[in-house]
Amino acid sequence: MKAPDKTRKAILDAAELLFAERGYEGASLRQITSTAGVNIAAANYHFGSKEELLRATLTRRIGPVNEERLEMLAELGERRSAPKLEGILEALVAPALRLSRDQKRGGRVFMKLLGRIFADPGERLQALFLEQFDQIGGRFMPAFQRALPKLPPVELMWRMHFVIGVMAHTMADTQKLKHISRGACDPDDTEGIVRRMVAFLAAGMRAPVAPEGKGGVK
Amino acid sequence: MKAPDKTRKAILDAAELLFAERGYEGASLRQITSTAGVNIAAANYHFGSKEELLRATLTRRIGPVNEERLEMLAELGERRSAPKLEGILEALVAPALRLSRDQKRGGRVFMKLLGRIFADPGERLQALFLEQFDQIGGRFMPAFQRALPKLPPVELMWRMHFVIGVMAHTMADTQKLKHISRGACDPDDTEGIVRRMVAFLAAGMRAPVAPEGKGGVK
DNA sequence: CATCGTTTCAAACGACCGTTTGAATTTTGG
DNA sequence: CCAAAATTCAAACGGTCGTTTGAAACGATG
Repeated sequence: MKAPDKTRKAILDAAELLFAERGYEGASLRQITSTAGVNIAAANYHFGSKEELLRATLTRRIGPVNEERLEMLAELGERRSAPKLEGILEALVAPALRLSRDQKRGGRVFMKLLGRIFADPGERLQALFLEQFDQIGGRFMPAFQRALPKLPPVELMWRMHFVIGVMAHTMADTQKLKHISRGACDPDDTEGIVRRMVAFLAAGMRAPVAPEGKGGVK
Repeated sequence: MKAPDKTRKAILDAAELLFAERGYEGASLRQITSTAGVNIAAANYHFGSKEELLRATLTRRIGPVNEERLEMLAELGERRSAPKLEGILEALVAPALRLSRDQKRGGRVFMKLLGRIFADPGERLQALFLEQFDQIGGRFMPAFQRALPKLPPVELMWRMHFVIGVMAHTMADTQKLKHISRGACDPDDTEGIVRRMVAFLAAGMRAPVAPEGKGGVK
C-alpha cells in the first residue's frame, strides 16, 4: 500500500497544478499523467474519469480548510463575550488564504484552482460546492446574524455573497494585482491581505442598509 | 454588406452564449457555428481563429460599457461639489450590472462570460484586460483618491481589487445565490443589487486602515 | 515459492478538435 | 449584364481528446 498511494498523490498534484493553470477543459489527462510521471491509464484506473479526478483534487484540500474554519469559529464561541464580526470574518477567510503559505498543502496553486473552478459553473460541480457551502454557510450565517442582529437576513445573504466574491477573486488572482500596482501590492503578504480583507469586509457588513432609491419598488 | 454582417452577428451571439456557458476550451467552434446556423468555416473566415473570435466577443460589449462608465464619472465631476464615493462606485459598477437587463446588448449571458473569463488567466487575454483596465483604472483611481484623501494609495489599490472581486463574482453567478437563499435573493433585481453593492463597497472603502497585527512586520 | 489480487504499461478505440482547401454561390461595381 | 470580388459550403487535414483493453510486472499472503 505504498506505491499505489504514491501514484495517486503524483496524479493529484499534477492535476491540481494543471487544472489551476489551464482550467478543467484546458488540461488534458495526457498532460497531467505525463507531468506526474505515470502512465495515462493510471488516471482512469485510480479515479475512474477526468471529472472524478477533479472532484478528488478539490475535496483533498477543501475538507481540512473547512475544518479549520469551523474550529476557529468554535473557539470564538468559547470566549466570554459575544463573537466579534472581525473574528467571524477571519475564521471564514484566513484558512483559505493561508493555504498560500503552506506549500506542503498545495499552496497558491490550489488557491488559483479553487478561485477558478468557483467561477466555472461546471454543472456537475455545483452539487459539490453547494454541499460544501451548506456545511460552512449553515454555521457562519447564524454567527453573522448574532454579530449583526439588526441586519435583515436577505441583506446578510447578499453580503455573504459579496464576501465570497472578494475571497474568490483574491484567491484566483495572485499576480495580476502586483503588475498593475507596479509592485506596490505584495500578493505574498498573506497576513497583510487577511488584515486588509477583514477590515474591508467588516465595514461592508456593518454598512447601513441602503433605502430603496428613487426608482420604483420593482 | 448585409448578409456577411448577419453571419458575423450570428456567430458572435452564439459564441457569447457558449463561451459563457462552457468556457473557452469547453465550447467548440462546431457547437458555436451550428448554434449560429452557419457553416463552420465561416468562423475562421470572419474571425481568423477561435481566440480572435473570443477577443471579438469581448470587445463588442466591453467598449460601450467602459464608455458609459467614463460618462457617468465625467458627469459627477461637473457638479459643484466634489464627487461622492457612492457616485464613483456606482459609475464603476452599475454600467456592467445593467447589461443584465438589456437583453439586446447580450444581457446576462455576457455578464457570465465576462466574470468567467476574468477568473480565467488565459495568458493571451491578460493583455486585453490590462489595456482595458488602464483605461478605467487610470480614470477611477484619481477619483477615488480625491474622495478618500486620507487612504494610502497602496490600500486604495487593494480595495479596488476587492471591489472588482465583488463585481466579477456577482456578474459570473446569477442563479447560484437564488438557490442557496431559497429564492430570498432575486438576481434579476439589478437596481437592488447595485444599491446593495454600492452600500457594501462604500463602507468597505471608508473602513479605517487596519494596523499591522501582533504578527511581525514581515 | 507459488498464488492471486493489485497495479502498471503500451497500444489502440472512436470521437471530436481547430483549421484549411477548393469549388460553388452570392454580391458588388463598372 | 457581366466580370471580379466576397462569401458560403461540403469535405477533408492532422492532432489530440477521454477512455478501454489485455497482457506484463508487482506485492502481499498462504
